[in-house]
Amino acid sequence: MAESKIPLIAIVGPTASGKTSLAVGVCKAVGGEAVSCDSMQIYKGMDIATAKPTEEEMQGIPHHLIGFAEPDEIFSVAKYCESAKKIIEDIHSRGKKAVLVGGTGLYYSSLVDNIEFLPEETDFEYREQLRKKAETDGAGSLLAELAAIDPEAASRLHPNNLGRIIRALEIYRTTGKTITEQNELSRLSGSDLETVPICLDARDRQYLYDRINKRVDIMMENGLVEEARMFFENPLGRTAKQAIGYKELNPYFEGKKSLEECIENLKMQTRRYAKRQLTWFRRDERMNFIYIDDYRCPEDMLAATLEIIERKRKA
RNA sequence: GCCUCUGUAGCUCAGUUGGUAGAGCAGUGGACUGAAAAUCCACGUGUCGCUGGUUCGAUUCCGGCCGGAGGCA
Repeated sequence: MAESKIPLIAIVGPTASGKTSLAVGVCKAVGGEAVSCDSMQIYKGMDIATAKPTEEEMQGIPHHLIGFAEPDEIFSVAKYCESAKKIIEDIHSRGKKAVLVGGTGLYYSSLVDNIEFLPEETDFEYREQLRKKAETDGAGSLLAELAAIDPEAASRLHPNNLGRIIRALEIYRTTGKTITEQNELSRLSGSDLETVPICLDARDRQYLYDRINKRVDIMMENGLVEEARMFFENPLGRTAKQAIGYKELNPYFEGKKSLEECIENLKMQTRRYAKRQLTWFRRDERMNFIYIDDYRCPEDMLAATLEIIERKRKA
């Protein structure tokens, strides 16, 4: 550690846990700028469903990496890390503090641990080829193929997780390295970020779920159906179409289900997503947790957060 | 009022020719390196409505009661 690292505050956590408002509070307190860590808020026009912060919510704090990509752009972790690093360095060079905020666990971990991605691009043709092979010969044949070149990876992958098996084979094909080798190589150079990671959680899961349900109701009031209809008529790209909030309403537009049923399902899918997010962040032993149902008012929560930041910086 | 059906896991239901029960969904936990708001894995004890009776033994058979749905000269 010859050179001093770039300090980074990270506010992560499940959807609807209050990351945006806490991050704005932190930015104001430390002279910071927000850097989004969200795989869906990057897209233009996908405002309501992704709960992008509004001008009012931002309170004059600059927010980066939001709404810059076209909805048909295929995005990836690698692209995200590249952009985020640049912006964080830029913020630092201007004497401000970068405050990462978002709930996309893979993007967060890859950035913070400085995962190094190879220059090779995705080979969609080869993927398609493998997919067809899986259809005719079964996924087991792909797994067997992988076992021949990388037994370790093959033993870790479940036969049903076709996407991962294909990706492992693709890496070998395009780079000549096995995914196991690449995973090791990607971690060789340490990060030049000094991160204080803070995750929002709720002691009572139902408390979080109630917030999620309410937020979906608010999205409805804000015109979610119109936004979804727009993307139903002008389909999204392969990355953006995965966003929760649009695909759940398609059965309604197709006349197959009532709006009420679709909304119930949307709430459920969002709750499940929140659970998966928590699973991701919980496994990081460096994480500091703030339990949102411990605090009576936002000021107390902000104070507790700043206290953690202060304490970690001294350590 | 009478007749029929019905009451089993949070929900929808199956089942036990009498030996205290199991699916789907929900839920919970987990994995995660170029699609990640994606993808994938694991996990099923509940006074079998209540109460009497028959029985070695009842959620199962019989009676009564309560709740739900439908039907009726």
